[in-house]
Amino acid sequence: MTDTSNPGGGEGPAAARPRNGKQATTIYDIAELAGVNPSTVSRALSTPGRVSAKTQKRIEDAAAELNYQVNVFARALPTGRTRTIGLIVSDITNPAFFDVIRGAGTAASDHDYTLMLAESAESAELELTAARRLLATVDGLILASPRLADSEIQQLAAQKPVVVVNRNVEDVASVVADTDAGVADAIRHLATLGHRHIAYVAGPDRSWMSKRRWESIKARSDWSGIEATVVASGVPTVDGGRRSAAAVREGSATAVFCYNDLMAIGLMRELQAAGVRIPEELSILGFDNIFGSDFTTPPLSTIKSPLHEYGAGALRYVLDALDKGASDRAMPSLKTELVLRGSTGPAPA
Amino acid sequence: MTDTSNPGGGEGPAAARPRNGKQATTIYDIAELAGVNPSTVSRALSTPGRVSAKTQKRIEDAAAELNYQVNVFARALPTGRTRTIGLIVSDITNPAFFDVIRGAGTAASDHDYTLMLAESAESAELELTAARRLLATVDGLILASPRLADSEIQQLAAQKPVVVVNRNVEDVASVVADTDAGVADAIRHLATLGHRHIAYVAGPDRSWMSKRRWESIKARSDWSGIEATVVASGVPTVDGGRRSAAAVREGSATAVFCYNDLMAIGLMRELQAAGVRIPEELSILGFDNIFGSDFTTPPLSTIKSPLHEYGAGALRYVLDALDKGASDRAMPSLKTELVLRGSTGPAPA
DNA sequence: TGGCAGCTGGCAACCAATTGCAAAGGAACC
DNA sequence: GGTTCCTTTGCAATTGGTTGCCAGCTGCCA
Repeated sequence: MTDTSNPGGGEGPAAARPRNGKQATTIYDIAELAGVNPSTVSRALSTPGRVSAKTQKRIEDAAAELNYQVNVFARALPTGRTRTIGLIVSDITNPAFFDVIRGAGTAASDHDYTLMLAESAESAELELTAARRLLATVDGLILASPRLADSEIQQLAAQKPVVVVNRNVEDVASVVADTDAGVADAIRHLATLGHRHIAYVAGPDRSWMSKRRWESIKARSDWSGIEATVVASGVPTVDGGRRSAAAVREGSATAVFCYNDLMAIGLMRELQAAGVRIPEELSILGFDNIFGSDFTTPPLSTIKSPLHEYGAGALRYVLDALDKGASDRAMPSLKTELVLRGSTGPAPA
Repeated sequence: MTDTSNPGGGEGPAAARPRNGKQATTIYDIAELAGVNPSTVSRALSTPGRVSAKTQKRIEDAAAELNYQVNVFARALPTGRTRTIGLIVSDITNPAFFDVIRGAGTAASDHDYTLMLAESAESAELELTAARRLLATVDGLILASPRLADSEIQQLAAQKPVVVVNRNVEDVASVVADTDAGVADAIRHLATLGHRHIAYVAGPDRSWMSKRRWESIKARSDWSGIEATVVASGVPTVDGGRRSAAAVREGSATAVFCYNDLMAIGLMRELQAAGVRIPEELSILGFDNIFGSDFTTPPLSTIKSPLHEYGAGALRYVLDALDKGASDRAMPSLKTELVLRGSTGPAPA
């Protein structure tokens, strides 16, 4: 006896009403109780000022008495609006997204919107499915570090407002922090400590951000007269960092930047397991300043991103695009910052 | 010029159609192209076998040609179904939920459902708002470690299928692992190491799970002739663990269980900062085996929960309740397991 | 007191599907 | 070839709001 077959006779679809058997109240019930037309109820409830104060009050009282809740589907059908914004993160297990989510979440409820979260488990295919499904039911979409192709993102952005976080896609709004500020401080710091050769363990080849970080490192190193090389690249996880250990040891760098903290932690632990002392023999730096990056021994030095602002800024941008129609709002300029902890030290003699 | 005022004349609500200006295709367009009635299109697309193979093909071809996408709102309006399940976690920054989310997510896509995620940032008020909003648009709801009152949860469960993870609420389905298995192993292990007095740092007073864990510890300690006491309780975060350090030092226990890994990590770090050697002077154990619990020095010994199965089991349960109407499916029995790492050692002499 | 403008509220069409009922079509059987 | 029965399809009502248009009412001013 499934819900869909519902042989129970002419009482309409059972699934549409609450389990308790009572009909959900509609604006028609309110209209009857208040002695007005349903259209007036609709206006009273969604277009403030359109009806007289007296009628407004009568309708609000009736609505309260009947414990009315709008049917979001019925409202969305003609308007297409749901007061809901979607956020897709590429990997829910990456703590870097915590603050992005929190930032977007609080910004959403500040504006009486609801945030819908989805994750793609690092799979471009899953991400596309999730994005398409979400886009059908939300007013706008935020993609945090998406794995999708540029063209796919552009296609999504052609339908509803889309903002990309931590990546640049032509003709699509994006929120990206200025990596240069933090990197400059870090390189200056390393130079002071006597490092003359640094390495970069890159993220995924397709990662725009990984490339961006390398460019920044390279430029600043050149400027400081330090030699910089990419020694490896891999998946942006603890395990990916572990697997880069061999390549790091083969090189002659005395300090290593990793694409993110996850990789830095993996690298550090793998090297320590092999007897390498951090930071005496090698300095290690990550990016993002994620949860757990201070759990390690030594705690990780890292370049912090304003992750909370990523989320909040992206959400506000989507809302603006929704209101103004145009998406010409300037993104706030976001700065990265060096966080010095124990994984960096003087270059070995 | 907002969308809602839309003075642009008689072309209908602009927001309802895609930005590119073309109407979204409907079953009416398909009906026209295929030369059949819209109702036949509806049946072909959602009730397999209801129309002849020939017509089916014709309709599918037409749908493909027009690049048809169902309008989820229009479908949900008469049916009340969205093929969507909601999952609310009390704290997205708690890595314990990673696997719950992943488990529910994969189980959902296995059944062609979409998972909608929301978080309540440890606030009961936000949680209630999120739950109500979500419940309006999903077919069923999973609450992971909810902060809501029992009565509020029961109220939600009266409307649509609801499953609670990591908590027991009367008349509401719940997924809870048997903590006893892991605790028994842990206490036996501690007894072997010579510990005669253990302490428990509890979670929030309102946490059902914290109470459950303590009962288990107490029962097993009694059985092994070990003295067990609750020395503190607090918020289930790293910081909460830190703040319990003083109470722990005042006691005479040689081994401490913490309500979860987060607290255990906080406690350990605070004690280490004060010069206490772990595990030489004190053994520490957590619960959950979260991401990062092996980053610490020493890595944390903990009692692992089958978090992935929590999520998957809860989701399957909701789906079953949706199909069968009744919710008499037996929950799988889930076992906890001791994970020994470096934070436990022989009792000091 | 008459004319005009501005508010209010009602009517009805519309959004895009689903589904009960009934008619039409086809196959099988006598 | 006619009847019966089952399958396939069409018709139209329904889901619950939103909104353009219009009519009636009120108030203001002359």
